[in-house]
Amino acid sequence: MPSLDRSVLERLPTFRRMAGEDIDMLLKDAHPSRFSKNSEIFSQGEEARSFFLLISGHVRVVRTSAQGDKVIVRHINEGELMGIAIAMERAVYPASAIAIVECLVLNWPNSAWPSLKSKVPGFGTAVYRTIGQRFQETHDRVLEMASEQVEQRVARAMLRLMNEAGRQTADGMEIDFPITRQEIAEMAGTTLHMVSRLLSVWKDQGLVRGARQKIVISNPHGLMRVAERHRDE
Amino acid sequence: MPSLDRSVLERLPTFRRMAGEDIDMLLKDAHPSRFSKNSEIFSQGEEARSFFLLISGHVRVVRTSAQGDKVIVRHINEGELMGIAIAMERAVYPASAIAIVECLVLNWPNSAWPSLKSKVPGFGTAVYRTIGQRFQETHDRVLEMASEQVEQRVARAMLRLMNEAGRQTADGMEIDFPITRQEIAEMAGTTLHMVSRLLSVWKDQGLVRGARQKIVISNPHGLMRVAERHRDE
DNA sequence: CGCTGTGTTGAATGCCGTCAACGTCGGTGG
DNA sequence: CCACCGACGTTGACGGCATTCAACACAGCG
Repeated sequence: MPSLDRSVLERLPTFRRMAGEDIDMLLKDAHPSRFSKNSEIFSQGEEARSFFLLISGHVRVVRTSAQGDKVIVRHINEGELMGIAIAMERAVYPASAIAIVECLVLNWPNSAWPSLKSKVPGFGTAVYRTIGQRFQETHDRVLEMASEQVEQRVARAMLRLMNEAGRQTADGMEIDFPITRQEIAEMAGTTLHMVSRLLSVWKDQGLVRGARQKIVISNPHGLMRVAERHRDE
Repeated sequence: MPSLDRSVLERLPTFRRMAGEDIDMLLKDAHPSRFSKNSEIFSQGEEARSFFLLISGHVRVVRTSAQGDKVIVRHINEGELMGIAIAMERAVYPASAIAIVECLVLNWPNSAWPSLKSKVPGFGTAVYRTIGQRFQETHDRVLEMASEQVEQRVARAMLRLMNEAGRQTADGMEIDFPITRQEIAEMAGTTLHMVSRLLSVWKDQGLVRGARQKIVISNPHGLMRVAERHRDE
């Protein structure tokens, strides 16, 4: 007996093309759980026992180095997969996942993966497509970190946030969850000081509006021009 | 009739655990090809039609941005897979692959992938394990670029080279293929000037020996200590 | 023997990280 | 309710590291 109605999954792009009975089969092995704000869904280095689908809320994925430096790898949004280490034969989670707000999560034990993959081929394909997209994004980020200035990197981080979790409001695109300057810095590989300075400049130019733990991009196109501005222009 | 003997694959770690008949099945769909030094095996943005296994030689994988900036994503060594876009449902190659020296390559048409995956499960697993390892390495690199100084990044790039293509000689570990300062800079996200300066310093300290397009690491442990040295030590 | 690609080194510029001080918001407890 | 405190945010000043600019050396090759 599925613990969630199939209609919950049918709305998500990942599952839109799947047959109803396939979705039921997925749900048979899954169970939902709730995570409170700031709680950890899985932890870097911990043995990977499950993989997850975020039903509602927002999740931050963080990778920490041996020296304690942190980067925010990505944000996970409603309908996206996370913790899919098993699909790449990895024994431990490569990063930590933290609920930014109250979250509802579906999780499958890793033991269900092989049979799901063979019985619901569309699911395996969706997982591998997700991996491919994220891999490419990660490579883009290496290139970005290697070749662009702080200003461009921060602008790109903001645009990424907008695409991931932008919500249209009267003032512009608002990021749908609370985020600090420090966290934007950890997305762009810089310090909160630089982020604060840049946001101040952009506010004066009418590109963004900010408040405590809140960002609104009032002129996305203008911000894109900043992001694309190269060193010698 | 296989165009290569199975013994060629049996020696490679990727295939060591596979049954002989499975290897024969793989070889049935593959055909070998030769690439001369500096020729392109596949090209960034080009429609992905095949995936590859490097039999002998060395390959450089390069990603170029819209602005023309380049990074060396990784080096491919004998026995490693490359161009496996199909496994992640990607239509085009995300980077270019260039033969550093004369290379012998096995290639499969993408059309062979679905049946290979289902008929030789060990092969699919090997591919996905490879993807997982590289994904993790790429994440490590993002973290490294975000948090470490140029000196540490160059030291790490050298150590990566050593692990990927080190050959023990009387003087130390020698990188097995020609590589310029410019290319090391593209691995570490800096300029050839910085690389040249650092190598000079390290040569004086007895850590490395260099020549034109050649690097020998005479004291790997010492170089590791440089790589691990943090900002405030 | 000139030319091109590669490598080295010095000097100057400037970006950006660090240090420091202060301001503000929100939650908590008296 | 209000005072307090900690987390978050802003801004200025300074200094150092890394890029840039520049000049030169050297090797390999046609």
